[in-house]
Amino acid sequence: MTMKEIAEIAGVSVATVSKLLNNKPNRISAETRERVLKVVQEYHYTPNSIAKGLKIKRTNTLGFVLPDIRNPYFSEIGKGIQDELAKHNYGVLFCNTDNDMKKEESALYMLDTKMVDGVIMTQSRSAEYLKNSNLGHIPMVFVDRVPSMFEGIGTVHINEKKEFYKSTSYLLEHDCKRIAYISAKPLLSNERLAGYEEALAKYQIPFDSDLIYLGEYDVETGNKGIENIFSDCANVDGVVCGNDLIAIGVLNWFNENNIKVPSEVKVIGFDDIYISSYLNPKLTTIAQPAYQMGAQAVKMLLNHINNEAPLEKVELECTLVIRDTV
Amino acid sequence: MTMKEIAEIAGVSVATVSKLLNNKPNRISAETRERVLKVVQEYHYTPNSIAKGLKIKRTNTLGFVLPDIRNPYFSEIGKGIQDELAKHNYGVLFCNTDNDMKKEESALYMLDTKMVDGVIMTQSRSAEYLKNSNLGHIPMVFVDRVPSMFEGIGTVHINEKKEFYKSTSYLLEHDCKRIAYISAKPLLSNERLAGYEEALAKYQIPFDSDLIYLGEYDVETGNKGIENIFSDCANVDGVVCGNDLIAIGVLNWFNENNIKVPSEVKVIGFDDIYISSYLNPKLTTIAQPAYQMGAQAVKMLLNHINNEAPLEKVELECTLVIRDTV
DNA sequence: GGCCTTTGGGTAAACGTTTTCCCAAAATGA
DNA sequence: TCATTTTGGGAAAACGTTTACCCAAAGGCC
Repeated sequence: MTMKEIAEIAGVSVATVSKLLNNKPNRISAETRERVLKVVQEYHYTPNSIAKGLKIKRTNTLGFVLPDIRNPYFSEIGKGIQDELAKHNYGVLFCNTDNDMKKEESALYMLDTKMVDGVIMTQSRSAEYLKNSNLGHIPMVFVDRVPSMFEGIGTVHINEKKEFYKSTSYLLEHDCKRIAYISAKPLLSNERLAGYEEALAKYQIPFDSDLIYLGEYDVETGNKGIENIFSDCANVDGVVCGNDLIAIGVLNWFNENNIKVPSEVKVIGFDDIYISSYLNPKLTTIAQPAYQMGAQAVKMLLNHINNEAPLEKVELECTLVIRDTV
Repeated sequence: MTMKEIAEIAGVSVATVSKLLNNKPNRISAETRERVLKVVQEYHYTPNSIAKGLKIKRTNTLGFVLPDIRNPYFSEIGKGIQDELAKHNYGVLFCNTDNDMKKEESALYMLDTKMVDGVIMTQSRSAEYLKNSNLGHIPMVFVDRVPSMFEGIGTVHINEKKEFYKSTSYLLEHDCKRIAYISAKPLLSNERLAGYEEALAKYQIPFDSDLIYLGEYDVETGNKGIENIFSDCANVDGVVCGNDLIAIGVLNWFNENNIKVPSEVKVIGFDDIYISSYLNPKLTTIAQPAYQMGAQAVKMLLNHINNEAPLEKVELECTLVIRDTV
């Protein structure tokens, strides 16, 4: 069923149908309106938004580029995006990159060909590509990681340095003296590590590179990291983790090695993913407002698309969630 | 940059460019080919697949309708879908329904307007809508839940009855006599519960409805369910959970109430989500091949779209993962 | 009655592709 | 040399919308 057919059946022109369905400022008599609407209903007419998109150059679709949807942090962001988008009749194309630059580039290319109205990016590795290919015309907001090198993009982020200062300090306040730091290798500058260092400095504890392990943001990194660190020096009494997944790995290793948390060693995570409150022991962590970050990114993008509002840079606050690991 | 502009710059017709870029069986001289390709590269031409889609009636996009992306089981399926799709240059629109029929219907409507080439559905509540609105033309495969009432759709599913027979039997083999069953209210017939009952019958253990709790597929249900059951009868020595999330809730409640797993009571989950192997104690469960289910659904859909292969119904096998809760 | 305004629509050109024909020139064959 | 085939490529319609104009009829006003 096309609009043309509907028009013929209702005995009007396609222009009339189009204007009616999009309620454009146009005068249409009550009878005509009803007649057309009845035909639309009866034949289950579904507008073709591909054709529409071609004409109006808007697809009502956004792209979401992320490393891996299985990471609870990103699915939380994704849920925020979708819920917000559903309110506005928008769709969203998910693109997993597995932190692979090539995949990220082809995702971006695909989104471009599909004429999305905007894209939400996390953890970009393709700064070069973004600059060279002329993707500049498509509105972007970065959530989570903020590439400083771009102008004209929006960002929704947290103050990583501040938050890790917070998490490290919390351990320090609870009498930890030798605090390990296990996280992922940074893409850009290591703000997180800087926060850790700053907290240490404040308590006049010397920085010790033996206490640092950098891998990925996953459970395995936690497992391997803590094993690594303990094999060198066993007197660790606190662990700052780059995210909750890492913390889970750490907790797991402690459990298998009969090291008691929090009595012998304290652990703090980051993100506060869903599962963290159900672990045993329950994970103390810094809650990142992932859901809101997703929703916020959408709001900014839509506001920019519809009202030409400039894309801002917004910083969100995290909160300490006190549970049982410190 | 449009194809027309490229054609003009290269001094050929759009037809030539189109045929070249889609490498259609058409004779193009080496010189022309190179000349056009150079222009394409130089100007970073990106084909507009919206326009293409309008013309060829294919969008290279699939829809994925699911309850909630934050459920690890569904993100696992989603990852399988995406990885498989990425190989074929397809995109996928994610639609969360929150198990709400209205949301599901509007998701389906949106996918229809967006002219997706097919959709992958989980847990449909809108059988009526599917029948009435003329969505019949769009290829569908259901994964996870199989609505028996439809013809002409594909399915990728497991044998729920068999698998729950398996999980219950495993508890029975480990000397459990009073086994609770905590799961979600079924949309269709309760195959899972039937498997549980059958296993009980085989061991000549009477079915006791006090041992059954039906809620949602989430942690809270596990928590509340086991509390509920224990308030009535405390002599439960095994728990069959409808999924791992529920099992996590159960484990959590046992932990808070100082009931030892597996010595006092044994617990078995279902799904084998990522986190299950990192719990404390590690969860014994039945692993559902979620990733493959997603990938398989894509393969079927694509094979149907490209080669007109009929949509089949495939049943996948689950495997028991023995860990520490029984 | 003549003129102007409103009302209720219609025409047709775009949007950026694909694809069915079509055709000129060159090559081939006899 | 002439007819036929091959080679390389172009014209234009179509896909299903939107929208800038256009216009006839009816009503209002004097």
